[in-house]
Amino acid sequence: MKELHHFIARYVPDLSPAFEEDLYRVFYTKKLKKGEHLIQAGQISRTLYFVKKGMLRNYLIKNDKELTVWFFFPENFVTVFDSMILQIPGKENTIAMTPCELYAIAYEKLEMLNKVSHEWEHISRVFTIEFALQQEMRLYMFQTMNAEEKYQFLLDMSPHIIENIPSKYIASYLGISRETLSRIRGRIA
Amino acid sequence: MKELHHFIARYVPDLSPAFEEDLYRVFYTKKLKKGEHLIQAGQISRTLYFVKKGMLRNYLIKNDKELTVWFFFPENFVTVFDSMILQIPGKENTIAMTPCELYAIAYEKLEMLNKVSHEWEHISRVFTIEFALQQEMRLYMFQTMNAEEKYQFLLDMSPHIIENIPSKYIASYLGISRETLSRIRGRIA
DNA sequence: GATATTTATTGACCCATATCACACTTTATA
DNA sequence: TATAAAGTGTGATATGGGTCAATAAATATC
Repeated sequence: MKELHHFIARYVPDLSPAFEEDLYRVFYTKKLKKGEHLIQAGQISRTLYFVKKGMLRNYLIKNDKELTVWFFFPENFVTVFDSMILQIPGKENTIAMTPCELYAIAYEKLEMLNKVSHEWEHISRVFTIEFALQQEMRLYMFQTMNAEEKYQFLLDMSPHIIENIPSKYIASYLGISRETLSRIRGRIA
Repeated sequence: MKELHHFIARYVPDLSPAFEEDLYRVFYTKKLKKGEHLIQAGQISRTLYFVKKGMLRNYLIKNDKELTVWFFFPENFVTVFDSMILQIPGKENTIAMTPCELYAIAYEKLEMLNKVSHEWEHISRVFTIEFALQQEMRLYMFQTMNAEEKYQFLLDMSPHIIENIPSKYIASYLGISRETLSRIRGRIA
């Protein structure tokens, strides 16, 4: 779990030894093959994951088409947020785009730790804030930009997505068609 | 501050007497006239507000046009999230659509309370989660729906917006033109 | 390394929604 | 209560980006 510990320490310095012990105790390891689903639409997400190795993708189905909602890389937390928080069936699917190694914690256990430990609750708040900031930025993109601006924005903010992900997924992540993305790329390059 | 106290108690039961005392001590009252700005683009948001009375609107300017980002009603918290959290200049403006009465707390003070009190930190996390859920839902709307579906979604989820807000602001909140909204309304009614 | 499968590119065409223009209606203000 | 200002509705026209179709390129599989 040392990757996870180091990652959290970057956001919250001075982690206590007790926290570190909890971390090693409550997280467990999970592996996925390429193409395997971690979460399916309709299920209730009962687990929070952290990516040690690999790449994953969240998508939902609308009119028989896949719409990509998010990509996950090493050092990202993975979950279907509303499903986990509200314990309701989720609309999103999570699929491994490459072989993956994850750390996992049961949501119930996490909430128990948040209840008894101010330190855990603080850390949970910090990463909820991070999630909210990401959502806000993506929303800003959708509300204010046209196809080309969205692509430029992604290029500026998240070049690792452009470099590592097949363009059909990038297009659906940006809310544009594969063809339009291809034309934009032709125009820009 | 009893409105605020009651509101929080609906999310977090068993608030301590100490919390209630803090609440009365750290929040202060602020009034706004109709049309007055609470926050301007370019400023750093240093305050979190809670609406006791009135209606407000967050908007940003893109190509000389106002894009409405959010509406605030009684019992809503008001801020420009990224600006307050990161203490960076914000892109959004907040304007009073009616005369308003707000409760206010300095962000710095709130963070101090979060640091010393697990109870405050828990409450902060709960409302950060609420914010994130709202952003996620709005993002879902933008990514998956056409103009008419967005209007129906708003009608279902937030009828109070449709009933109380001039339609030009509703249109820009939905990311469609005034004319398109008008035609949708004609079609549906 | 050959062949099948998936993914990306390019052109032609189309449509949902924007824009423009103007009339009408409601709301503010002197 | 008159007059200005702001907001809404409706038709005509324009357009960004979608869809369809065929080809080319890349990747996987045997």
